[in-house]
Amino acid sequence: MGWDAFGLPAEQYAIQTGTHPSITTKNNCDTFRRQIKELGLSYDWDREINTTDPNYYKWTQSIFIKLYNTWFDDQLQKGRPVSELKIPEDILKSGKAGVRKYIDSKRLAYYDDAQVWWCSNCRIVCANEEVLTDGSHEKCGNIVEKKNLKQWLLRIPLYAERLLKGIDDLDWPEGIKDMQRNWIGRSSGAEVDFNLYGLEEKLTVFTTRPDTLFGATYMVIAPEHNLLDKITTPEASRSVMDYIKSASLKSDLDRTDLSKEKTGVFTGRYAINPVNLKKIPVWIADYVLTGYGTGAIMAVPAHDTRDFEFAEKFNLPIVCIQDPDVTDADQKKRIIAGKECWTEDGKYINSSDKQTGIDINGLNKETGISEITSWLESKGIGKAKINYKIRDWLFSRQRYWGEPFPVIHWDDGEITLVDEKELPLQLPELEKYLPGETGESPLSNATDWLSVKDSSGRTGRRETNTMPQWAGSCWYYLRFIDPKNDNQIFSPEKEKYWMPVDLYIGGAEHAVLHLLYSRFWHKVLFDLGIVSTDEPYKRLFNQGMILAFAYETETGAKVASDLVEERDGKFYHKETRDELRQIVAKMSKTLKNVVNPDDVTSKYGADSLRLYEMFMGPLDVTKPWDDKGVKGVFGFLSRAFRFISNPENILPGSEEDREILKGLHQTIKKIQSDIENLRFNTAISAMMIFLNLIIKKGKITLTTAETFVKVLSPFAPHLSEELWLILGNCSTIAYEPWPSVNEEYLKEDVFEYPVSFNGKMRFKIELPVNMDKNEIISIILSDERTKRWLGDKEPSNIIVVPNRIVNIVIK
RNA sequence: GCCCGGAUGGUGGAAUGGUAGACACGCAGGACUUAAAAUCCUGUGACCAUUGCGGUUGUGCGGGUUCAAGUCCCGCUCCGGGUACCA
Repeated sequence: MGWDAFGLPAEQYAIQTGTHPSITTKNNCDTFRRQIKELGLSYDWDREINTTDPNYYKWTQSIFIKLYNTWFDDQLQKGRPVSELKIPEDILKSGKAGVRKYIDSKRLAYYDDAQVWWCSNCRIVCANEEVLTDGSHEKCGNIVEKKNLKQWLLRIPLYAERLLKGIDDLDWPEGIKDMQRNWIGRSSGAEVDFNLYGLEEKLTVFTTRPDTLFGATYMVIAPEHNLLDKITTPEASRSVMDYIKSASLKSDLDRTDLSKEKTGVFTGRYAINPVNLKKIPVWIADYVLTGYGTGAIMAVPAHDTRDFEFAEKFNLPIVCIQDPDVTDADQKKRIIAGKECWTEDGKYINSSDKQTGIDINGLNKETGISEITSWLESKGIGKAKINYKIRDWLFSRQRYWGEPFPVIHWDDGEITLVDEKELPLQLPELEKYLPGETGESPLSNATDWLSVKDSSGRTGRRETNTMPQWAGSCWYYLRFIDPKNDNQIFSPEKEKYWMPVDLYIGGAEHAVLHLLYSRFWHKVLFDLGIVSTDEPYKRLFNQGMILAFAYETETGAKVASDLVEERDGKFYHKETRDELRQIVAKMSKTLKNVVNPDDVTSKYGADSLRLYEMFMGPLDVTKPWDDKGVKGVFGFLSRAFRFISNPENILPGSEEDREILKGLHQTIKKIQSDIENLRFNTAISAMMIFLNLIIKKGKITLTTAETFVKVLSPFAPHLSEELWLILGNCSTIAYEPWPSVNEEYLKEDVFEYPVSFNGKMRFKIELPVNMDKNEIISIILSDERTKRWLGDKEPSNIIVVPNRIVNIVIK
């Protein structure tokens, strides 16, 4: 068991109550541990770990140091120690500071400005989810703003290609693999330099469609583009400034929202389209994001929907350069006239220029892209480029309750890391968990802890940011291998024995972030020779979330469950007496619709709770909790106990009824394959079916009873142990071997064929399993019922699928 | 908006392209009981027919492929997850 116990909720609770988060964290873990033990879940408690334990986060800090001291060798596609980094001659000549800057630019972890949401009222950095759609802070209603703060970032995009390729061989749900691929977002295209009128600087854009350069009629840069100040002309300055201010209030999500109106302003500057030397305006608009590509685009409204919308709104020229592959003549006309956007393939038109000497008219997309790209490369104004959507990972938080960075900022500007031998760098005790005056982390209040002095008297400050909760959960599976090792993160021999993780069961909400971050760290550790596998999780399975009933009024207002009463199957508000709607929603404290396992356990026992969780439905589906369902499995367990524990039902001797034997072995077989496929709901229903059978039959042999209890025991261990003793055994059932299936009992002599006419089942007929097709046909054709359904018609075809179905086709 | 899931009786769900609704809850009727609870038995998608055999229809909506579609393909609707500082 591992407790991932750092993070925002514990910290917020601390701010509200003044209780130190380590105390609440400990209490919560104690409760969960007790509940888990009561349920009889077989965790290895000798391997219990907690990410907030200094003996654990010591190693989290150690991994951070390793990331900092690693660079990515593009040639080898591999992370390597910075000590192996070759410094170019000219950098060496530039002196110590230059060398340091060069190395820092290669490290997987680096320190730089990054934008965050800032609430000046609470003096706190807000999570995106804390910022409401109107741009206000959900806690205080103050309008938040974007602010640059010094942050730690990790260069995960360097591993994009490795992370992408690795996905192919994983035994994971395809949907999750797709989500990771899309998140990494590899796209190949080209970078193109545009000259700007009156400026020396060039404006570089990334485009997946360099072939459409002839259709580029304007350019757009992001409001945060670093050339913005230079590009903006004095006349346009005022409107550009106003625009930037309004854009800074929107989240990236709002900015890319296609349903919203496009916005933007002209910068006053023009650029030159390199393929035809035409003068095109440079605009600023927030639908271009600074974090993707170069933060600037060439706009081809005729062949890109976002550019098209923008051009229509601001009356910018739309030049069609592709004769579309469509049959609809009207649509073709509209597209060529620039009245409709076309993003698919077609033959180029209007795509040649005498001055530049380029001509791709008549070609198709694929050849067009390669032609233009090689032309750009030959002229030195562009190059083929692979771009990734995945961005550097912002790896620091202005919070108290997280791992401190083992980093010292010296007053002379140098940054050094704490020596590994000095780890863990422990969190200092604080009285207040609120952030400092300037937006610094709460740790800036820890004055004693904060200041450091080295042997030569140089003074410095410790890093006050802390790591995000991802840090601890990124590698916890590795610490399970050797949780008590004080000298090493784990022993390499043990790592080789255990890795990779055979089966990882986790929620689909971790589809991208946690699972991608974790894979990234693992690959770095692999490159450094610390782990022996390239991928951490061989097989992944997503369990579904358990929802619960909740209530809302006619108008949709949510009502906490303790204010609801049930009468005659309808639900009413206790105070207003209004009738309420029962809905299904995520369990939450506000709706008071959480289920406390203690209540269920005290009423129905731990086995009922276990069984119900498994019986509710497939493991991977979200489903609502319903107390009545617990009653159902409780009934099953009670019937099983009553039947098996009653000596009158257990026959002496070993001669068992054929039908019971068949049922028993069907049940074992079903449960066995269901467990392997994590389909516990159908395994339980198989047991119910068997129990119904033996109750009907009345008596079973001791062997049958024991076998049944054995297959029940992984699902309901407590009850099974007791039945095992009642049946006369003295040892525990937990170590009994799984019963084997005897196929002999499962053989069938006959099969009941469903006979259908044009796919509709009409009657059934029992026939020997090994009867050949022609014989089956002749028996069925001579059957009275067949004649009735055929009437005076002749069958045009008869399909016989052995031991499955017969279908008679009538025209 | 974008990416990924999902939708089957009153409810949770079952169904290698081959008998839709297994199993369970709920409900109805019955047995036991002075009564209730518990337990046991029977029935239970909808509609029609009912004296019985039965018939029609039905897996979110609209198309398609197939001898046969809950399942495969195309186009939608609604719900859920993620969207980089919840983890």
